[in-house]
Amino acid sequence: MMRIEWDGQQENQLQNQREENGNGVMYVKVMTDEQLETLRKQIAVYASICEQLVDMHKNLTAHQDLTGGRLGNLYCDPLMTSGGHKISARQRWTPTAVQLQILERIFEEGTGTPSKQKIKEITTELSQHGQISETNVYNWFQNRRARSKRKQVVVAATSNKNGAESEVETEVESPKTKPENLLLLPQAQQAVCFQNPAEITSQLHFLGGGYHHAWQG
Amino acid sequence: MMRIEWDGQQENQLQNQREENGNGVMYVKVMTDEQLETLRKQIAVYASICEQLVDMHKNLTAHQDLTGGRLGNLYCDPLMTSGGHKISARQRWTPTAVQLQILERIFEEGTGTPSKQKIKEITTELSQHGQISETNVYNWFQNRRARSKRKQVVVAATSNKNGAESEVETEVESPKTKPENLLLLPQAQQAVCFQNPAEITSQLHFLGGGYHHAWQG
DNA sequence: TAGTTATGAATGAACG
DNA sequence: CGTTCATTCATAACTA
Repeated sequence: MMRIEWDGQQENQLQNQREENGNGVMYVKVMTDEQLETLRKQIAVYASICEQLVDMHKNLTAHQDLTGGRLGNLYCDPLMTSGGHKISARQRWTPTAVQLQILERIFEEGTGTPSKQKIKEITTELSQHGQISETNVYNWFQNRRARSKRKQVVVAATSNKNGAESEVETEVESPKTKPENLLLLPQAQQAVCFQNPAEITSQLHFLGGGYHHAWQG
Repeated sequence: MMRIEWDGQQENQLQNQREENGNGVMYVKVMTDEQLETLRKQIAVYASICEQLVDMHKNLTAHQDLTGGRLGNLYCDPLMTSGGHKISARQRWTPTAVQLQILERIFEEGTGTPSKQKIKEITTELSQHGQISETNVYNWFQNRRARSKRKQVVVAATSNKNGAESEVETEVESPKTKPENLLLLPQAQQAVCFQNPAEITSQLHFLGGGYHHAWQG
């Protein structure tokens, strides 16, 4: 097993907390916001460095390249400021059944894109049924509209589908591209020993998976 | 100093601790020693990768080839398939980390909308780091400005009820954070306090993401 | 518990 | 410029 030794004592900085989980007792570490913040910064720095290096590397080594090398759009963590606490524990909003129902209803009324004011109202109403923000509402409508439209296209395109599926989602109206995510690798969360750019790229993908921009709170 | 060795691979799954707070559910993360260890490994891997990249870079710094090997984003010429069938492989530009950094830096200097001339210069500079066009630069600034104009924060529960509150993302921004001097990173051995709440969990390919909402209320 | 699908969110580009 | 669209990424939810 890989093992790491640190000469630091962060270990001691973490609080041990006793937890009962039904199956017994277990001790877990709880971190302070400050600690979390530090960690995040550290990681962000590493990620950036890696990205830069890879980039540099790519520029140096010619480019017989990977047309689809999606490598990432990595972005430094914004390092949220303020000592306050913010440990958000939310990954992403998930509408409750009620909220969804309401949203769908509104959507069907076809009033197009809700105005800002409208969104505010909707948000207010939905907040009665669970956590939600205006942004969530906005995004929801954006996605709903976009996907509803796309669906039609797909339906139209899927008139003949038989033996060959490599043809499935061809043009129709969007001469668009065939996904060429050649490098869409499975997260490579393991060894780190590569000999060539390609491998690094892969690793980096895992490293810099996120690209959340952010600056602005 | 930090030392790394390994022979296996990790897996990190933090325990989700579900908490109901009236308005919804929230997941809180707590860590076990094992998980902590995993995190350390992750970071160690990061460090290791950086080292390797640096080495590699040293070995390649021989021939500067700045042809901008940014691949995936450039418009692949419409390729002609066997039958003369044209498949446009258009793909939108995706700034590389380096480009982003530069752009952000310039943006921060607050010189407002770059003049045409300025854009040309920027484009030239950025082209050293990958495929890019003046239009890309222009759009980027347009979007950046528009989106930063946000003010968000209003969020959800306008009048939340019952003790449960909207956990907004209030964070405000700091006009200038983010490690830019990326190349002088803190040493890997420097203590790092672990873990970010939930985000990192999922992003464990991390880059701890800060959240960001582009939409302005 | 791994693979798939549905969908929230991020963002380059385009529109009026 | 402010908004909106289109596309893609990441992940919650689902399924085998």
